[in-house]
Amino acid sequence: MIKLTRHFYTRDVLEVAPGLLGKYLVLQTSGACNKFLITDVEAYRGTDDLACHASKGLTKRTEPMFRQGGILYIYLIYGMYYMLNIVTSTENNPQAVLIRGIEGCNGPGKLTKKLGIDQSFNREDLIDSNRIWVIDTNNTVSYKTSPRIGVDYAGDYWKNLHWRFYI
DNA sequence: AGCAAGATCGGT
DNA sequence: CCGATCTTGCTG
Repeated sequence: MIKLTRHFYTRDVLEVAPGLLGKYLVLQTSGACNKFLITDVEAYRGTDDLACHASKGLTKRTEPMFRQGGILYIYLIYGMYYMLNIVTSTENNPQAVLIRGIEGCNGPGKLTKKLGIDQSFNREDLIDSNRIWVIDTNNTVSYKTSPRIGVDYAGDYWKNLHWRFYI
């Protein structure tokens, strides 16, 4: 099983997000190497998407999303939970995939706690990193879609798009 | 400098 | 449904 390359991530988030389903997130921590099947993701796409943090423009927080795909965008929400996002597309085209679930663990806040992912992972490059990356599989998965979770504030149009993809 | 809200979660 | 908990971004 091969580590995903830059090309995988520099595509549009609506291709990358469902493409991550069935692949393995790999964590190398203190001697142990663990892999987790990705089962639930959401797409956040560009400055027009009112649910996407990039709709606020380029800020200190959202800056990682404006970079080339393949790096992580981590932020703290509700003062308690780190959210794990994978940046996609090309520079100055802010998009990201929120990892909502892995096999045996539902919820973006719960999974970062379980995996020990904190702010130090912000901007980590999945191609270069020696502690986190994603590997391809031969899995052919069928998936469902739904509106994104927790974005009612984004207005009727953006909150109702089926940009959540899950197994 | 102050404030309201948030890509959540677990307990009533 | 509600509180925990604190950073962010907007307003003044």
